[in-house]
Amino acid sequence: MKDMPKAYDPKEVEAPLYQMWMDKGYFKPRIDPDKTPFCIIMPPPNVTGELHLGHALTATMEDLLIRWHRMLGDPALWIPGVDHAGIATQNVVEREIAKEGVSRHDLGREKFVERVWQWVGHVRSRISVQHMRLGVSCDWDREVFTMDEGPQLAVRTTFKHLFDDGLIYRGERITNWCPRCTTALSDLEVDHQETAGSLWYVKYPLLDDEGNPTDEFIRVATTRPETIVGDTAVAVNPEDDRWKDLIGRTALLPVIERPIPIVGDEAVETEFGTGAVKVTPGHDPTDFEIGGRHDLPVIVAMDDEAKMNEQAGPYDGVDRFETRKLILADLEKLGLLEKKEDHTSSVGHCSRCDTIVEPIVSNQWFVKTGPLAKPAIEAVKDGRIEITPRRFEDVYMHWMENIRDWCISRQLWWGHRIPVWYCIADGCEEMFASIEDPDQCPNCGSGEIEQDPNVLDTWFSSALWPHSTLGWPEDSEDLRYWHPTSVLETGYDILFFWVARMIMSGLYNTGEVPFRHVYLHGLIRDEKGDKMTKSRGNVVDPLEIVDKFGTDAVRFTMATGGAPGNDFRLFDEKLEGGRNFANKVWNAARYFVQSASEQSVQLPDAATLSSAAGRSDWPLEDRWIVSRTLSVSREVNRLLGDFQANEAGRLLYDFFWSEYADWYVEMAKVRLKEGDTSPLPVLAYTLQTSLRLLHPIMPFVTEAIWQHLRDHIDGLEEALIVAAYPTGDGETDSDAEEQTELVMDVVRAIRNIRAERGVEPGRFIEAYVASKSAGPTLEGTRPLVEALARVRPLHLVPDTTSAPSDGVASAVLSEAQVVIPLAGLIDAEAEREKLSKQLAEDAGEIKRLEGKLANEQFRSKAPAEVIAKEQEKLAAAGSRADGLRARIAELG
RNA sequence: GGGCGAUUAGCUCAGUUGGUUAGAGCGCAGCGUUGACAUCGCUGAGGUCGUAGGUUCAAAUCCUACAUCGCCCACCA
Repeated sequence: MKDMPKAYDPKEVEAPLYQMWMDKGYFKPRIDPDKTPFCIIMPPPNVTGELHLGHALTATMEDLLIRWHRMLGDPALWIPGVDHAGIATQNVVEREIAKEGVSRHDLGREKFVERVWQWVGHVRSRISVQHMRLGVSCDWDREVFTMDEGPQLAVRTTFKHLFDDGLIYRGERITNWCPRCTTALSDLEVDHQETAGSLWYVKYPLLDDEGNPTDEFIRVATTRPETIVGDTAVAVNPEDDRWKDLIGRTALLPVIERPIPIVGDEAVETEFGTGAVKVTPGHDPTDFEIGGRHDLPVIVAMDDEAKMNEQAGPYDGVDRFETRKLILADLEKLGLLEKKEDHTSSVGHCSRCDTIVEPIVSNQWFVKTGPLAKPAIEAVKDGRIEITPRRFEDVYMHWMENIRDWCISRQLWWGHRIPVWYCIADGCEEMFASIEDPDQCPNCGSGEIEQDPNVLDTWFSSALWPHSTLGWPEDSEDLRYWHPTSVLETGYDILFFWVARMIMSGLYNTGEVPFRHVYLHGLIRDEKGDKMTKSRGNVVDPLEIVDKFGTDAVRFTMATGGAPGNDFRLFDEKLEGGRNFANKVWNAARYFVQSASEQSVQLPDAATLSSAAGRSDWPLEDRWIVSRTLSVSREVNRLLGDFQANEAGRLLYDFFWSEYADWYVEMAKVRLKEGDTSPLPVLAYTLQTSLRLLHPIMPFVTEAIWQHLRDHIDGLEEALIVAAYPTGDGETDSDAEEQTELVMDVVRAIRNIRAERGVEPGRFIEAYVASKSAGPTLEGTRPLVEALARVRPLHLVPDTTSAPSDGVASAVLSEAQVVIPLAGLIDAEAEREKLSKQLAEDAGEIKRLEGKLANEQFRSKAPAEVIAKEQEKLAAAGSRADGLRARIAELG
């Protein structure tokens, strides 16, 4: 506790501090009816494996908000959770057992699901450890799994309500089918990829009225000849002069030799292909609709692995792509393949396994989304839910307004089983939904009932997350207090998958919005800007960079890496910046601890601190840093409230490093080196305020320092995690800020001359600083200028007449002039050149400003304060120019 | 086919209600180490804010086109 090592070592402090926070129960909020709760439900990571950087970003942003609110005194609840991730997890476990040479069918449903549960147990603990390493201050006792009893009940209750309300239905519809996962998918689970392919022109012979062959043909164009076997019509646009006379006639399907009608349908584009399209209602969404309009039969010609079935005649049992080759060859032989063109089209791939999706008609369950979408649209429109960045509201609206029914059944084994039972007793065909497992048919009383074998889309349970984690469907105290939750924070890539559906089901189940704010963060990419994916092999384990740079470095980099909602690239150089900052904070604190030595420093009293008048007799630099601390505190709160963590982080970085460490601490040293301990209270004040401000972003280094500081500063709370967050209440002091800026400018000007003239760094030099207006300020800070610029003696004079003019270097500020005798180092010509260059710049500036101020339009239309500002700038530039001219004249 | 985002210093990025001479980190150049920090300090170089118009007293910021890159949505076989 006594010694602070020279370099901040995250490994030393992180684990014990996290343990301490847990042991003290700081992550667990108390319900306080008099306070405004702040609640975030963590997006549950999939139990498919490890966390990735996206999760680290989520954890960082949410923990930042939670810690901020906790310090503000709000009851702050953060519920962690894990998602069973139906299809994804099933795939992962299938791959696992495949290593043992076993398929899920070998095991059977029950055994397989057992294996998945084993996997879940293993992965969950790994995920928790990763989260803890990131410093998340969530309430671990409330961790929820989507397959837990509570969420199970919520799922069944929701299903039952929707079912009874007629908002869930079952039907033979065309859906996206993954032949590898052998399940239906929702539209969102299909990735469309532009793929180069071919467009084949095929001739279908026409039959006459008696059904006899003719020598006429109708020519169709298709990208998928293998589906010819499922054709049940040819469609043409009824306006198309080339073809419209054929409507009502019959064509003969090649190879299969099935007569099919020619129908007229508006959906057919006359521009594309031949203007005639083969209609395959069983294997194409558009064709399914055309089929519906013309009452065409639906032929499904493939099995669930996309091999052709008995409907495909000669191709029975053959894979779909093999069939394509065979059928093309057959058409060629028959002389019916007219030509082939290159054609790129977008081909759907399974988002889980990348297999080409097959549209297939099958019996699936759907949520009727229209009635649910309406209130969800309203909630965003009327501002009950705000989405940040704002542009995503439009994206949300567009999707919602064009929403299509949601296919929720999956032919999987892992997931929430659909709570629907069928009576298989003779003569009874009852189908019913139930929350509890039923033991008999409510219609006929028979015990011969079977549950639907399918499971629900994973996102069905995720959609209930904000209320199901708080106890719904029970009317729990948690639900009443914490719901609606405050912020839903996640990546913009799951706006539709998750956010939109939570809003719909939240409103449906609870009548309330599930959350007030949606904050969507960007995606983390690698150094080249590529998305991190397993197949690219550029995935980074968060623990890897946490081990290398420390959690705070990772969090700082995540929080400040980019603007809200924008993607950003992550690489080591950025993380080094974060690590260096943590080290900087550590060392600045270390300096304070050393300076305070054995004594425990008393912070300035609150009343004095908060009033500028109360501070008026303090040294200028003390007044300055306190004023700056107040404005920075205010600004940080404002930015965090606007979800601009990036700007808040940058502001704190600049404030702490440039203003506190580089300037204030260096100024404080001037007194401290004389044995004057008067800066200690202000050092203590600024340091501990900075730590409070920084804690939500960098919890470990700040808490570690805090625990050291408690021995050196009086009255600090027992732990920073529960200390009060500074809000910047108190008067700032613009006079002190301006005067300090002047002092810093003078110091910089002298340093600049020294560097340019090659004066040895250690050497003290004589300098003249001339100023009428700033005389008293400079007099009051004489020791600072002397020490920081290494000047001795320092002559403070009203004007430069008393300064030497030969062999001097000079700098001209608007309020002061610096003259440094450096005989021997000065080239008069170079000096004149330098000053003239500056004068030219100032002259340009003056000209610009004068023009602007002379402009009648500007004077009449611009706000007074803008005009005043421009006048000030002009005065400053004028004053600089006068000074420069005088200096140049003195050079002779 | 619609929509969105990006385009600012060599690199990575900020710049959120239009108003300083456009900023930071890294990199680069020069100088510097007997106690906070070389994971550092000091000084400096470096940008006509993608292009072309427009609105305005005032544009990196608002509008319109265009270009390049990326993403999302969409049933053109």
